[in-house]
Amino acid sequence: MIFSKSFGYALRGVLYISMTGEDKTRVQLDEIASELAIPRHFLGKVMKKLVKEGVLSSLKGPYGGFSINGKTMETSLLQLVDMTGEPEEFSSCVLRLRKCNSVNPCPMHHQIESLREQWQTLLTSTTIVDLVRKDMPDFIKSIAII
Amino acid sequence: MIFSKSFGYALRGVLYISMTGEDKTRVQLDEIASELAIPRHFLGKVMKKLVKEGVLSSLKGPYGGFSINGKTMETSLLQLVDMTGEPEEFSSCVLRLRKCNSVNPCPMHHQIESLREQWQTLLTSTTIVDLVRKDMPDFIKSIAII
DNA sequence: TCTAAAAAAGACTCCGTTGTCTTTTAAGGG
DNA sequence: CCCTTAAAAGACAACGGAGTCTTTTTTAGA
Repeated sequence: MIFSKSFGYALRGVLYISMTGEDKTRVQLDEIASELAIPRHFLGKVMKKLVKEGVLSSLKGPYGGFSINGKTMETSLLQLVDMTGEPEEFSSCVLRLRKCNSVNPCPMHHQIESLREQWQTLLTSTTIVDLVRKDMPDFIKSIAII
Repeated sequence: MIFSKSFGYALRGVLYISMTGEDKTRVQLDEIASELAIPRHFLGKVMKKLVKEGVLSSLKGPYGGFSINGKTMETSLLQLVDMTGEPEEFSSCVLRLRKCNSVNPCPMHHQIESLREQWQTLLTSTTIVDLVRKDMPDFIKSIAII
């Protein structure tokens, strides 16, 4: 697997809040966890991280919950990857060959670099707002369980 | 990281044997592990697996060790991935969106599919012999420590 | 100010990968 | 046949991501 489970939870959680919480005031952890079939307490940890990083807002107490803020929609998938996982060492050779670099490349180096750059570009240029397009009314189903 | 450590050890081990064991009879675990700075016992487990899968041969006892065989050079990187890791679930959406597929795609689905196919093609079409090309005399350095 | 609600925080368990260690098996040479 | 060598095999420990549980903190409303 390329992405961690935490990343998947974070992405689906943010999308759920973005798509359902627009007119409602806030979306609560219980609702998100049960709708998306994600372990409640673990999702709590992931969401807490996103709030700390500033890409979501939250409020404690009655009528509390999670809500989007000014940064949410502009958050890129790469940012989400960074927030939910270990600091990727995107510098070393993915084949794990020690001294492989552009000066002393392994035979696959350039092909792999090309793929990696395409991948990186895609993750950097795609933000939450790109995934919440209103021209895809069925997309909400994709993030839910069924 | 995309590949496991075990995969990196397996690849570097096979390459080391392929490049140094050509005229020598066999290459021993001790030599491989120390030259490549890989934990000896763990490398032993990885190599044993490769022998079991038939992509390497081995002989016990004095003057024993590991050697390439008829299948070694034609082994693809994808095979090595399969032999050293968990059976990748390459069917589901890498973004971990549940109901994302070609019929009900997420907004990134087609771009991601394209990248995944390129990646899969590269791993399938690249075999050990492609990495042991004699036109890259410095490549042996890439798999070693320094 | 008191109570209930909901996120925040932290300790703990579980599991798979990684890594270590010891014992067993097989092969070669005297 | 015995001894040495080196892989095979299996038990065990360390570590990190994933998941659970309990306690604390903050907020709204009566």
